[in-house]
Amino acid sequence: MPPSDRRPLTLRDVSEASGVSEMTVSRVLRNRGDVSAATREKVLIAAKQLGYVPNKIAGALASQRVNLVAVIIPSLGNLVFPEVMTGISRALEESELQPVVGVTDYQPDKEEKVLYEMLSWRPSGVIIAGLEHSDAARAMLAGAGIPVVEIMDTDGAPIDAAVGISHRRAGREMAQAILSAGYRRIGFMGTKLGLDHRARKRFEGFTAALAKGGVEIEDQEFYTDGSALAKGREMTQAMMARSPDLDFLYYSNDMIGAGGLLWMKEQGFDVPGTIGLAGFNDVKLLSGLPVKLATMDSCREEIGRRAAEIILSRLTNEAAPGDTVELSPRINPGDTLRLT
Amino acid sequence: MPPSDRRPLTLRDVSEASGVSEMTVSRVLRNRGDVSAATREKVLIAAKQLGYVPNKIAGALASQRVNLVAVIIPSLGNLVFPEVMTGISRALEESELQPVVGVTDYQPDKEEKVLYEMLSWRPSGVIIAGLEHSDAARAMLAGAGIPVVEIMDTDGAPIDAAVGISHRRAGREMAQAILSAGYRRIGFMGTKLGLDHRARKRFEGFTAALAKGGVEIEDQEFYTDGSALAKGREMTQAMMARSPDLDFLYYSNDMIGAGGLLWMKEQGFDVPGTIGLAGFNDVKLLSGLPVKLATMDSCREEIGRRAAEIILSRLTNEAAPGDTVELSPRINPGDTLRLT
DNA sequence: ATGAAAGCGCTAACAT
DNA sequence: ATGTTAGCGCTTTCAT
Repeated sequence: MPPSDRRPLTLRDVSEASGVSEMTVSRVLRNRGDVSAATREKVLIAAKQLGYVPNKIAGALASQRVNLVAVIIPSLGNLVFPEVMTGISRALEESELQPVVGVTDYQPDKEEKVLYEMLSWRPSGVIIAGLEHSDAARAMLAGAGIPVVEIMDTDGAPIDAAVGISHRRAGREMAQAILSAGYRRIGFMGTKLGLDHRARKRFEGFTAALAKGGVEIEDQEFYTDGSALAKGREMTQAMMARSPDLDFLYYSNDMIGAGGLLWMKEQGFDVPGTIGLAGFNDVKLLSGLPVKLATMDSCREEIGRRAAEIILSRLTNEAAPGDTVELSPRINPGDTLRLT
Repeated sequence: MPPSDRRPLTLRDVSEASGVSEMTVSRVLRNRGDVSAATREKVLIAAKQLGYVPNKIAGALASQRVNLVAVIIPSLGNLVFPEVMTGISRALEESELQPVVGVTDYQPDKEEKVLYEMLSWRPSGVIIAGLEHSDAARAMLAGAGIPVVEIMDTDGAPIDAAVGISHRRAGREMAQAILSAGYRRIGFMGTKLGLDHRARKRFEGFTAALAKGGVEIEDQEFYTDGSALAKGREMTQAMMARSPDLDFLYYSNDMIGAGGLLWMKEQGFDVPGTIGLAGFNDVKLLSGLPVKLATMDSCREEIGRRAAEIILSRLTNEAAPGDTVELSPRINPGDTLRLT
């Protein structure tokens, strides 16, 4: 290994070291065009022993192609988004494309900023969580001239394509399952619904379906931050103190549901006999709990995979834009929802 | 909004629309150099209403600066790395720099590939988990001519700088705490130690300290995949069936420890009276459990923050390279370790 | 199968 | 305060 110069190596260095033109070196390094086995060998050896690392900045500028897919999500601490990422990565693995993540913390202004940053790298496509964006963000996405897939949610009109589930329907179906299991006095706990549009839509679907069954939510409580498991405990305890007659608790996510469930079991409640519980997401993490919480699969990995596949197909074929893929989440009754 | 052309907008478009030279447009958009308020205004208006998004590819090539920090970590599903990311993001927030994540899945060959990919974008710095890398990876890092901070671990020689904790010491200190609390018949459960070097080092420190106290591990079990909580349950149950005399269980992470703890409580074990438990990481997620597992803080967010700060200072001052920052994790006895 | 020339969209450096 | 010129390190295109 030569003493590391300050200047990074260029194609020219490899060209000189191997006695082959820059152009041919470039061809070898990208496996494009015909190159004789002999020169190929020479170049590869020279590149390797110089420790040459191509400059994608220059390559991208020259070729006008950037093999990056911008993935814009609200959070990484959430368990659900890492799984979406897994789906995306798997789908992209075989291709040239690479995902790059940006995080918005559920804040529209941050989403706008992150989107702007990412678009300025001229990615080949965008996968972005949710259907709700600021006007500026929508304009950027619409004007970027690249495939855009909005994920997680299908309740609304996508800019280009969408893959997700209907959260309104998810809430509705859970309400129906609860009603037909005979529960009637229902409490709800969840995150503050302001910025989490999907949680809000579930709640709307839930209350609408209850209303159709002549039932109203008896008690509800919202939280903003803190450990979800702990919040679930606290809120559940408070709610049961306030409204001891409740016979079902619907949580906007599995973590707070699990917190509530643990508290219930400790207190000796008869679950799901006298009171039932349900969450949302079907997070694998919790599969080690003594009792399994009723929940609904949010199809996270499949959403990621399908979204990436749409990007890929848009980039090769001229697959028609405008398609929405709505996946169907299943209720998983676990041990906390009476069966009918 | 004009009909979206296929061709993305360039500085030239803004220049023409505003009647100002490209160079001045560039200055306005970057807030550099002196520009009169009047022209500034003109440019900003033109740019906004065209919907111009700068091309960072071109900018980076021209300026030879890329305001990206490559962050290379083993996994995102782990809870610990998202927290490291939080620390990094916070520290970088005020600066021009932006983190970009690459994931290795704990595989050296994938690490090498990801590193190569990231370096080919010529980032301003690298933050990479662990001190163990393939020769090729080490060579790339050493030769990249940019600040490199290896994080999480300080048991070894860094390429450039390092921020982390000594996992050997962590294991040792936990062993000492366990011994001085009077426990003697100790079982260990953890991930297969092959590729998780930090877990291995904790184990080594742990057994070494036990040996110094004349104690040997009585039983041990390793797992590879699956839900950690569930694995913790299963392994604990199996181990207690096999070795009912154990009076302490040390887990290589909090999640399997929590699984074990839940099982123990269900079975009615007297924890920490007849048997103690401890994990590692101090993950906040678990703070809603009925009983708090003894654990040790792995200083994740601070590690991220300090690493990012080192990159920043290297980029401005010529802060001396070669420094290792060793943080001191504290034992948090929770409710599952007798106090002395 | 290989090479030469032109230029991708910006910014550094130097005018003015 | 603003403009002009010359590249950044590659790849495209066209020769040979």
